[in-house]
Parts: sequence; structure tokens; C-alpha cells
Amino acid sequence: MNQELISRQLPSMPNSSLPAYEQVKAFVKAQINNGTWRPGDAVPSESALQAQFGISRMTANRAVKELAVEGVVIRIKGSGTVVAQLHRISSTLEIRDIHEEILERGHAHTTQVLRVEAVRASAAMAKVFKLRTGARLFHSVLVHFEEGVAIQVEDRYVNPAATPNYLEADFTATTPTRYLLKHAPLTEASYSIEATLADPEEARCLGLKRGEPCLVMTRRTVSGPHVASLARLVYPGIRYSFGGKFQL
Amino acid sequence: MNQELISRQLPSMPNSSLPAYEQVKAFVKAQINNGTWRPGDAVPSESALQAQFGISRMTANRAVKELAVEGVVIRIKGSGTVVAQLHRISSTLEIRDIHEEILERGHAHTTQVLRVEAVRASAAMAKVFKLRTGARLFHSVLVHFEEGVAIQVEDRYVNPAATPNYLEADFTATTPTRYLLKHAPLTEASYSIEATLADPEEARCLGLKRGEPCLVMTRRTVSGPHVASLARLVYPGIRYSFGGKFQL
DNA sequence: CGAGTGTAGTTGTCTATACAACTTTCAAAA
DNA sequence: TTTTGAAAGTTGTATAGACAACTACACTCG
Repeated sequence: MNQELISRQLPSMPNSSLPAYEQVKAFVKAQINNGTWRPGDAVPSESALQAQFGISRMTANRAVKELAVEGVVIRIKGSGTVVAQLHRISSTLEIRDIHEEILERGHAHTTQVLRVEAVRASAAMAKVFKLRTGARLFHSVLVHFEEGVAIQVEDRYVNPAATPNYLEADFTATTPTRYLLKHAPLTEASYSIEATLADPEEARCLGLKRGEPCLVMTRRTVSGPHVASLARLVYPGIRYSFGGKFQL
Repeated sequence: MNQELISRQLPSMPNSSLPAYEQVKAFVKAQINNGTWRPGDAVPSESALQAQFGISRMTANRAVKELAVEGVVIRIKGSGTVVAQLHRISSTLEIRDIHEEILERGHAHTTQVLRVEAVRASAAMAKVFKLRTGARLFHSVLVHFEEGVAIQVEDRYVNPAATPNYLEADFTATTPTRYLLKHAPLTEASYSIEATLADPEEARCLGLKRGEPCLVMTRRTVSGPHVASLARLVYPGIRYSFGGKFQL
């Protein structure tokens, strides 16, 4: 350790200006991409990469560790690293505030508030919120429009324990999603997506004929100790789709 | 540095046997979770965490960096780290081989092969595959059954350049997904999910009445230089849903 | 021949240090 | 008052070394 002052940050080839660990990642991905290394094949050990690229082990470690996080390789402690079987691709599905989503498309977002009220929990609702049957819940029903066209019916139940002043909110100025995120920061969320037929009222709100298919996302959010909200988001099937992408 | 041999790995409190960086991560998450730190608030700098926990800066760096990857915090170079606005939750939607998915539920998977053939690309297909109109494509249509109940119609076009022997495969023994992953390792994939009505043939295959809603996943895969496959996966809406979960 | 043991190889964690790159702030100069 | 510039603070990258934990394999001993 003595020439550290003259040759730091220039391992051997100052080739591409990319960080060294990115170059190693790119190398490994390229070998997988062009078929040289196939799923199940061994990836060089950290010390091998260290020698090959003239880098420190920690840098090789960073490169391979990040590839493991991305799901490109699998690391087995004490054994080695292998190229992952990409049988399971995991892509990301973003759950977002519909207001921002519409604005990002450069469109105007308007809201029609159909109902904002306090109700008594049915047995099913009580179970979801972990409350007793008949407990007080807030309930709101809104329709969201993109450039004047109905795009989502938002039917939502909210736990008063998480956001006591929910009924006072002005949902023409802010969305329930945004209000909840502000007043009951999120710690957990789960969702499911299914296809159903619009029920008569929802169909009317969305301007659909009876029998038209809809995408329904049911989303449950938890904030600290409370189940904060259960939302049923209904999209017209003919005007909406969820999408995602994965890239090696 | 001289007492390194006597007190390594025991920062100050050998409390929980968890790695030090995990303890720091847990601490930060707890502060966010219980509302002490709210979205937009500053997270202690690496050197502050270093002092607070009696660890090295690299360990603090690892903890905060991983939280940034997880989307819990946002780091701004030269400025600092803040608690993320969780407006955009990104959960993972797994795209998996249906065979494995069914087996994992402890059920039996059977397949009915309706069509395996070579066809000429329509203009639309040619565009997707980046080939000329009329180019040779492979086409397969299968129905997947879970415990004897139809659960998916798989209508798939495949690029012969990526898997020349696709037509010879025995799809009662392996799935197209599995075959493609083996012969044309994946480098990119994109999908979209929408709700539609089953078309008459698909409805018949799935044992649905006309007019019943379906979840349709359209998946496009790329392998190296080729667009390898375009699949239309139709699920009966009443028997299937996609789901996911996010946790801080 | 089988069972246990030891060793080399590999990944996981942690430290101490260094420099680069960027932001923010504040004070001095124009 | 405005601009410039320096300093302090923060994150990003990289290194060299150490020990821990685990695996795989070959070898020895009964």
C-alpha cells in the first residue's frame, strides 16, 4: 500500500468512466445475455473477479451482491454464485395516486364526490379492519374523470382510528389516497386485481353498458397499528390496463 | 488501530445477534413506522449514525443504501437522506410458469394442446416481432387445467429465429414458457393486464358462458437480439386474480 | 467400505481510510 | 446589493485487510 496517491480510481483500464462495480455488473450481464453463461452456470467468485478486473474484493462483492438483489444471480454462502433460473421474473407494479397519474399524462383530472359518510361495519368489514361488527367506519365513493371521461370509481372504507377527520376532507381538492398518505403514513399494503362485470351503479358512473368487463383493484392499507383503509377501485376494462416491464 | 483483535464485531451492545447494518435499518424503519420521522424529514447522516451506533461509516452506508434500494428513503448526493414520500409503492408481481404455480398449490396440472403450427405474420404481428409482413412464425394454442378445471388459455406466437425447433416440442410434457426459457434465455419482458370479455372460442375452452369477464395478460419476451414470443394468457375472471404485497 | 475430520474455497460482515463529486451556507469582494 | 468563492457537510466509490460462517471435497481412521 504505497502508490495509493497516484493510481486510485484507475484500476487498470480507465476505459469507460463508469464506476468499476458497474463495469463488472455489465460484464456479467453481457455473458448471460449473449448465452455464454446459462442459467445454473457458475459465476466467477469474488476473488476471481478481483484478479480479472484488478479491483478489490469489496468492489467485486458489491457488483455481484447487487446482481443478486436484482435477481440476476443467486448466491449461496460457502458455495458460490450461479446464474439465476429466470423462471420467476419479478417486475414492479406501481400503485399510485390516480391524480398524479393523470396529470403525468398531461391530462386534466376532475372528481365527482358521490358519498362521504359514517357507517356501521358489516361483519365482513369488521373482520378486514379487525374491529367488532357495528363499529364506526368512514365510507366514501368518488368517480375520477380524465379529460371529462370517467376512468375510476373509488369506493373506500376508512378506519376512524387512523384518520379521525376523514369526513372533513375536501375530496374535490385532494384525493383520498393523498389524504391518507399524509395523515396515516403507510407501513403495509396489499392488493389484488381481478376482472368482473360492473355492478349497475358502478356501470352507470363509468358510463358503461351493463355487462361490460371491468378491472377491479382491491387495496388494503395498514398504518402503524391500524388497518387504515380498504379501497375498491373499479376501472372500465375497455379504457384501462396495468402494465410493467422487466429488463436484465 | 490496535485493539482490533479484541473487540471486533462487538460495536457496543452485542444485543441482538443481528448484523449491525440490519440493526440500523430496523432502527430507521421503526422511527418511520411509529411516526417520529415523517415523509420528507431528514434521516441522520452516515457519520451521525456512525457515532450513534458505534459502527464504521461503511456499515452505516450499507444500511442506508439498502433502504434507498427498497424505496424507504431517498438519498441526494451532497445533500442528505430523507424519508421517501410513499406515494408510489412498488410491489412485485411475479410472472411465473403456470405449471409451477399450480404444483405449488398442491394441485395437478394438465394441458390440452389445440394447435401447434407455422403461420405467416400479419402486419401487426410482424411489427411486434420486428419482422416483415408474411414472415414465418410459430403459433401454439393450449389450455391449462388445474385439477381438471380450465384456468388459462395460452395463445402464443414464437419467433423461429429464437427457437427453431419449437414445433417439435411436446407441450404435454413441458410448458411453452419453460421451453422458451430453456432455449431462449430471457433478457427482457413486458406485460399488460386488462379485463375483456372472453371471445367465443376462448369462452368455450374455459367453460365460460358468453359475456363472462376475463383477465388477459399479454406478455412479450425478448431473448438477445430477437423478440422471442408474444403470449396472450386468458384467465376466467371468476376463478383467478393477481395479487401482491408491500411491506415497509 | 463407511464415517468422521480437516482443509481449501466462497460468501457474509465489518473496519479504517481515502478521495471524488456534489450541495449548502456564509462571508468577502465587486 | 449582487456575485464570487471558500469551507463544511454529505453521499458515492474504492481499497486493503480481517474474521465469521458455511460448503464441498479429499483424506484418514476404524
